[in-house]
Amino acid sequence: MYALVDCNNFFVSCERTLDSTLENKPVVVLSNNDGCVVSRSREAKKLGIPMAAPAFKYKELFKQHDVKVFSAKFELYNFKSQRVIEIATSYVDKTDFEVYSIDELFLDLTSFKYIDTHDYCVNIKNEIQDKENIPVSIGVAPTKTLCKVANRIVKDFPEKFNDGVYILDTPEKIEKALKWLNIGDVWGIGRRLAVTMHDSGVYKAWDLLQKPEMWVRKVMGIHGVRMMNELKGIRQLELDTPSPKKSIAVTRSFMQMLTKKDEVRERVETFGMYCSERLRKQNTCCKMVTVFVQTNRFRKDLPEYRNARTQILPNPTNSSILIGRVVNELFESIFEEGFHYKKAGVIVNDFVPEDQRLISLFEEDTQNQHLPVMKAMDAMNKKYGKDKVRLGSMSGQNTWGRAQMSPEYEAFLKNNTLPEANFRFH
DNA sequence: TCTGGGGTCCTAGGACCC
DNA sequence: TCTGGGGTCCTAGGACCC
Repeated sequence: MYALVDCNNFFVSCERTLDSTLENKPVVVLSNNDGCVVSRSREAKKLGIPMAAPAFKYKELFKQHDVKVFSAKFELYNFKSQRVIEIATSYVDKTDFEVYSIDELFLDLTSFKYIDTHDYCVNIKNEIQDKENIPVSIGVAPTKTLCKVANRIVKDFPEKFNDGVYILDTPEKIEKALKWLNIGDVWGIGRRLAVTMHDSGVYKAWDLLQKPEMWVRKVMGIHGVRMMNELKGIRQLELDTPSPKKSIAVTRSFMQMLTKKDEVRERVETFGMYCSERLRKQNTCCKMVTVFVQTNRFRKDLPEYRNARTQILPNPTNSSILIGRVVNELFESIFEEGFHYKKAGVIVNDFVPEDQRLISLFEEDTQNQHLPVMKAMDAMNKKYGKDKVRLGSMSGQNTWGRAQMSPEYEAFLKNNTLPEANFRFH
């Protein structure tokens, strides 16, 4: 059996650990720029605030019902997430788990044949509650997809399963659950597929199992067949061991729309720098860089424009300078004057480990010259705080010799304590 | 005025190979 | 008249997840 440990409205629960007066009150947490609602307490859900609701549309409702509204604090959520993971994983052998997202993890209970699964899970839940003050729900079932169903049942019937644990194991229980669960709430069925399902008379998870496998294969691809089996209790999805990322994206909406080219450029260059930092953190280089820009798609009164372009690099790199240069070229090729830009981003992918780079015979490769100074920058930012040391705007000339550093960094250079860095910036 | 930010996987189709 | 068959790799786009 697998167990899915899922934190209840996680971001809100994290806020409540800081301020206990928020208990039993409607609370929501907003996304970046306070754009939309990304976490809602049970009380807030009851008021009819949907997931991903744009905050501005609900301002009145918030005021009317005295909803406590918070901007996201991701450092806090990541910290609490680690603590919850540590506790939950201490209950299984060292690799018998999968951290699925910031607020959920699967545990493999297969090796515990002689314990009472229910009591064991209640202990997990209680320890997380007592030590971290984070409420969790635990769904237990033979497959990951059914764990999701079991978890859903705990959350939807809190009075019935007030110890926070539900075990979905017998065929009878499974049949009953699947006849209750709407098809759109099955793990792997999104908005699009839900519509297709309804059009074909599939309303409950159970209805899907009555369809011929060929039909499911055609409509949903290989996913669908796996899903059918998983719902029947036949295991198709194993627990994934953590693997290095395959792509890194830094994208943001802007608080205000930007029209000046240099303002948008400054944003995408910064995004490129963050991508580079994250590449270096996992000791990989990327072979592809994508830049995109877009206007506000909700503003029908303004002309719409969106564009993206990808560059394959001659040599893999994670240097902020080299990536910045490519970002700048791509940006130049897609930016159009006369639009109100709302969002932009940089995506890097196609990674190779830092020490296994294959170098083009024909292109100059300066990655290794950049690396020490980049690592030094990272070390300083870790010590003194995010963005204390950064590249100045590369201003289209992209000669890194002219890169400017922050005043803090220049002061630091004067003290002459930068290890391994033999570069001069001025 | 104000509408998130990450990720993954699969498929279809084209180019190319023998 | 008849015009192969089986691969791989790459990319764009679409679906999903939290």
